[in-house]
Amino acid sequence: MKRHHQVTIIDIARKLGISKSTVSRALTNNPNVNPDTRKAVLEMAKTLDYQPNMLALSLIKSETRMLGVIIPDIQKPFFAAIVSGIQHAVGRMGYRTIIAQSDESPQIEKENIQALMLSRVDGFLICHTRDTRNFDQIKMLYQKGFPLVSFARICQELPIPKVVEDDFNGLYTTTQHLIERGRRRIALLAGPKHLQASKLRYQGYTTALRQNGIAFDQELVAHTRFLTENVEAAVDRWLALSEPPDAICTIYDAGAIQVLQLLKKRGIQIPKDIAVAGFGNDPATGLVEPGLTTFEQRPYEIGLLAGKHMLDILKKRFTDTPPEITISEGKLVVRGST
Amino acid sequence: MKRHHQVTIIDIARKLGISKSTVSRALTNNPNVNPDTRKAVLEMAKTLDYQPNMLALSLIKSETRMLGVIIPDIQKPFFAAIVSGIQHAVGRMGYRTIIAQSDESPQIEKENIQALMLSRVDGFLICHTRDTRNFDQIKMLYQKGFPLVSFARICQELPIPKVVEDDFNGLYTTTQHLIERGRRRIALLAGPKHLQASKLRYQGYTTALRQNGIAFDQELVAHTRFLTENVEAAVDRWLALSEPPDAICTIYDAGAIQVLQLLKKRGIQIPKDIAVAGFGNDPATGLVEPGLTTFEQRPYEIGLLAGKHMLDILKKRFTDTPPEITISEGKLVVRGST
DNA sequence: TTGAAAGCGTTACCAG
DNA sequence: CTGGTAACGCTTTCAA
Repeated sequence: MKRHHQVTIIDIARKLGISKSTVSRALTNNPNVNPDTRKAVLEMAKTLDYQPNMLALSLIKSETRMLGVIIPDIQKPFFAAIVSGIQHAVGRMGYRTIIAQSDESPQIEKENIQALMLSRVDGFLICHTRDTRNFDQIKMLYQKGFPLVSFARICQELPIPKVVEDDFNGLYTTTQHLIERGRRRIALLAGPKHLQASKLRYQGYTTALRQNGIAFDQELVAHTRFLTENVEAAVDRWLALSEPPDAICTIYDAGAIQVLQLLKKRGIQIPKDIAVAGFGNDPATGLVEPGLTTFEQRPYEIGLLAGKHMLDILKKRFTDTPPEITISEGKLVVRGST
Repeated sequence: MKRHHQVTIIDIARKLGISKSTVSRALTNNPNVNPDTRKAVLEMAKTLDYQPNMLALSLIKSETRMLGVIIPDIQKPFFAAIVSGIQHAVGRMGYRTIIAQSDESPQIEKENIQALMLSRVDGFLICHTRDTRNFDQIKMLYQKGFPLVSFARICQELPIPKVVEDDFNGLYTTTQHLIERGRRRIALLAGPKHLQASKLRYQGYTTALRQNGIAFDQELVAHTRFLTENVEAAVDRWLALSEPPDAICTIYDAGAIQVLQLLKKRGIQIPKDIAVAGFGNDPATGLVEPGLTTFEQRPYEIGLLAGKHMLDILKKRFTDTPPEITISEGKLVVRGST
């Protein structure tokens, strides 16, 4: 099955004995074309099954109608939902998305940015890896004038639109809820200290404690890199405490689920002995037993918002709209674990 | 932040007072270039931060190094894992993937194929919607000579590489397992009759029954469109039977999970009263209680295989390798539900 | 070893 | 209303 010669406007022109300029005009609805000529062109185009070559068009317009989306891992439901939201938002305006996974590696993230830049995407929507601390690449994109949107794990150092989760409020609300349930020794399974989202959630937690006159106990906080080893170590440490926690609050659902399973394996009653709460309302939180109380996030909406921001930039390209930071609001979903 | 003028080889040529031909040669490692000239060009390229324009290159070579991936829904863990596998397989060879979701709509699937064809992707990896019965679009791609790989929900009517799940064997093994557990009234929650995967799984089920001398009972089979309504109706119907099933086997995990929850809500003991089994080993199956016995599939591997097939076609473009159908083998994962 | 020019498929401008 | 030609950025002959 050999690839056919692609039909071009020149083929149409030749068949019709007219110039390619006229064919082009007819095809692009340019008014300066004799109706009969246009009709003939359109018919011939159909007959020959003509397909315009977007590559040539892109070359002229310096516009590919492709957006680069860089995420750590498409297999995480959170990111998959965001991607879906982005696609549905920008798809309506005829933009396609090239998805690149960084696999949580700053190095791969860098390579992806390079490659997509060479592919001449019209803009980037980026969620950094949990370990990205050097933002030179995205800054380089910014300097080159690429439309940029940062989401979830954002780059704070650039005045670009950002869409984030309801970080502070989420942990504040969840902690408050646990306190209302009578818990006083509330542990926190946190994330890397350098991540903005992680910082804000941590602050939500400490703020709730402070406002309720509960002393902050450094021993009850564990900073993780979102790895299973970290969770296990934290739980072990907490349970060995002379005064173990009566609640464990986490800043991410996968961690909460793991905590839940570790506690159950040790025969600890949930929520009687220890209450557990997550963050995100990941599909899995409704399936475990007891159901996990968690602060709902809407990743699909985050994607939608990020996509809309991108369309805004793309539309009024060179105007400087004040870059806003959009928070996708969430709400507490109370289940059996608290 | 205005987009800079893109640096081209002409800029380099002008700065150096040489022709763009020479610059091109130097940049492409063409041997016919004076080493000194090359060095100067390379340095200048670096100084000016020259980025080759892939668009121009693509136009010349009629090759974009982009692959179109069409899936029903990226938010399903199964498809997300496949996408990940595809990307990791083809990424090594410098191919990028444009992901398009059909949202299970044959119409959108068609539009996506059209759009990606216009974008001049180098090939397509396609998983059809559950409702796709008309394969004109993919046949059109085939006729135009596009490299094609079909996976999971395949098009059987074309001699192209296909990668599928372990359909027959999966349901055969699972049914066999239930029989060994002493079950005799085994219900089947099946899929649409026109889907090849659905057919094969159904056959695996009936074959196992027959080989064990268990009479096939039409009443114990429910064909679904993978919708929650369908599952609820099926369970209701089965429970109302004068002789209800003692096991429910499903051809997809989401269905099994729903069955599990419906039965539990009705106070039915699992697996004592009714055993339940799924297909896929979706991450969620390990989280519900009791854990769901399910036939493990490796969607990531399916993606990897599909990607490799595509690379094969792309390499030896116009040779006709016999199109094979690859089965990604699975194995039974026994948990509490049986 | 280098330069000039053609060509990839289109659009857009300028004459006619 | 139509045709010719330049231009988009690059590679690839063909001459020199």
